[in-house]
Amino acid sequence: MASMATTMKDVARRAGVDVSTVSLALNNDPRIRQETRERISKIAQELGYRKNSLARGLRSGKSYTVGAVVGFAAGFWGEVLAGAQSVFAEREYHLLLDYAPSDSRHEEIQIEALKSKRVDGLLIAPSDRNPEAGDELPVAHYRALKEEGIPFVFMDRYVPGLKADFVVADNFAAARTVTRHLLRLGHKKIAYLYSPHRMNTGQRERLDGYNSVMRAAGLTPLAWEAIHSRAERSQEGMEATCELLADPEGEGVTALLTATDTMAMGALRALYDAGVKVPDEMALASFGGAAAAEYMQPPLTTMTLPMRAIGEQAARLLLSRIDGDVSPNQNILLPTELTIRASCGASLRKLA
Amino acid sequence: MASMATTMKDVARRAGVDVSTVSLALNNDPRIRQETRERISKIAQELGYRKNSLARGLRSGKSYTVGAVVGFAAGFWGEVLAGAQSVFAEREYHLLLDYAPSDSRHEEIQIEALKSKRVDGLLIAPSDRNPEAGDELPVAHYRALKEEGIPFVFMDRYVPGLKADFVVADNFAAARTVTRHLLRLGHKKIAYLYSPHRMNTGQRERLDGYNSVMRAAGLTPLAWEAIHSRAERSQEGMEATCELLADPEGEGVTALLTATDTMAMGALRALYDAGVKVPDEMALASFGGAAAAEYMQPPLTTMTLPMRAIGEQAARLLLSRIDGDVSPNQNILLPTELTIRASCGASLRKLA
DNA sequence: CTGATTGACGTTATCGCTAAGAAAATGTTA
DNA sequence: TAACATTTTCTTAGCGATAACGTCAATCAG
Repeated sequence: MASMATTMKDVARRAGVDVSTVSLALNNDPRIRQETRERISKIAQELGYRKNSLARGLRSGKSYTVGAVVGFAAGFWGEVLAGAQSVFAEREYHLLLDYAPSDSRHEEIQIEALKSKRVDGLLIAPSDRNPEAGDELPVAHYRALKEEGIPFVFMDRYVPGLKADFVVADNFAAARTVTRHLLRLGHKKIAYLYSPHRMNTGQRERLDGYNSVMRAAGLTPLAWEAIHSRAERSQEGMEATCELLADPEGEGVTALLTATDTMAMGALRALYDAGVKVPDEMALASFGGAAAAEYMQPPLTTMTLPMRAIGEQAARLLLSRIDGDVSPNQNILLPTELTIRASCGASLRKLA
Repeated sequence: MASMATTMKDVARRAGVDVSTVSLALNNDPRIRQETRERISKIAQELGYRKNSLARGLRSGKSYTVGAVVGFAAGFWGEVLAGAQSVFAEREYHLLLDYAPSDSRHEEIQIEALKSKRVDGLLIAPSDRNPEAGDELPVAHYRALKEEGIPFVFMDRYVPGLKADFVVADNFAAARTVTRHLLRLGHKKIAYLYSPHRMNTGQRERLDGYNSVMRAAGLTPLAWEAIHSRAERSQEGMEATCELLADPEGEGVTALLTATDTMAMGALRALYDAGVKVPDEMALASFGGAAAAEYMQPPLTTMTLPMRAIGEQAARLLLSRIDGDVSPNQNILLPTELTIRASCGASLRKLA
């Protein structure tokens, strides 16, 4: 039988003090004498007292709960959330999870629901923007959050034109690094594979980084679009690669840089099926951090994204905002790391 | 400026009625006249009223929140949680996320914290048991949950000897299916690769299924243990495969079945490095559903686990318990699917 | 025309906890 | 020891919502 949970009242009665005393004692308020505090804690423990976060939240205006609105990609967001969760756990904060499909309408609904749950803050991965579908970025409702005084931090991407905190990987630098790496290996004709739908700031900056390095090197960028918007990323990568190989524009390409490592997996399959040897005839590199990338054949060179760190830092930043930090917006760019594996091979000289 | 959020009081004042009337109206109580209800709803909307779940929860004893305690493996649990979340979203329930490292002590702490948040129920992936570390299954605190009347549903695995709801893949049948598949292809010496530490009921049943089919076929099972307990699963799979290849016991093995697809990825790498051709010289199969498995070279044959369905069903079952369903415990076994890919190859006849 | 019934809201009393200020209890100083 | 300063605990008031009951007009039976 579900016997009523013990409350402060029970503890107070048993200890012969008032509930407010119990409250103060259990919250380690210095006004309560050490001795009393210990006695009360002991009794609370004996009775199996557990604080009621709902009541506490109602009274104090804090729920010790933070909403997270992220996309579906299980692996990536799983890591990010694990990072965030580890930080929140230390402070007895909890994550209220919401997976949002990549459209802003849904995102708005989720955020509304989370507000209703009175979250103290939000971690948000702003939805991808699909220009074809006329997706507008829902800047308005982020502004509403600000007005309501609910702090939020963007993760992995941000919203252009909106002053807000965000923690992202330095995608621009990452793209430059990996592109330069390919150049250094002797590649001249490097194609960049990406999805024009579901673009976000991260994707945008990778593309920009690639373009900038290519142009600086006096080379023509070849940004190749995967246009099968309904497919999975790996599927897209595969199809786009097939098309690139069949297209005259693809002639002479010796290196393929893909927007994500899932795309790279698809590309790898397409190359294999087409009999193109990786890395000898085609180098392959990407962005990501999926564990599986290491076990591909050949293992994939990637710009490893600091997934856990994104979650951790975003959580820390959000906590500081919740604690009342009103310093200017922080835009944190986390460094990425070039993880060189066999898919890029060695220098191209032997091919020359 | 964070203007105080509007409450029922505000709506009531504006509508010229009492707050309780607003409450009833907004909860669609038949006692309120249609006309009044509509007027109130309209005003609530205008004022941007949003119910305070904390207050509602405190008063009504329900938080419309469910705790989820799962392991770290981002991909698998990400899918499961996405499934659960999609079901909960329909009912305005939210998931309070807790990642628990695989030991029961932590799990207990997490559950305590979630109880404090007054979750209406729990989805739990009971921690793996590590016999070496003397891990006891924390049956006691599951019993405590029962006594406190907090419904919970196990996902993906269960706790032997504890009467409770659970939703798992039919691992025994899965193992039998894939083992039979290998036998049908002509393999006689099939090794099963698994981690003896972090065993759980799912792992146990896969092993049992494999053993049973082998014995029924008059063959000797070869269960090969990956003993590097600190490593990642893929790493383990790689090392264990190396050891198997080097060991006299491994002589003549033509098929390798691994406990998870991440292990299979490691195994594949080990086989490649050893110059063993997959599937021609060694067939490879596993359990899982990682998207990457399809993009391995060769693509991996797996028993695909119904990850999303596990989450969905568990969520539905939990909701029915929360709604007061007291029917006997449900132990749901979800079917798995044999996904045949190239890593198993065709019949072995050509090798004979 | 009176008393009973009903519909449609209003009153009241919490839910469990915490923030302030009041009140004891204790200690300190002249 | 009176008078004041300090600790330590208690009293009082809600936070925003809901459940159980109360009220009051309007309707209805007889």
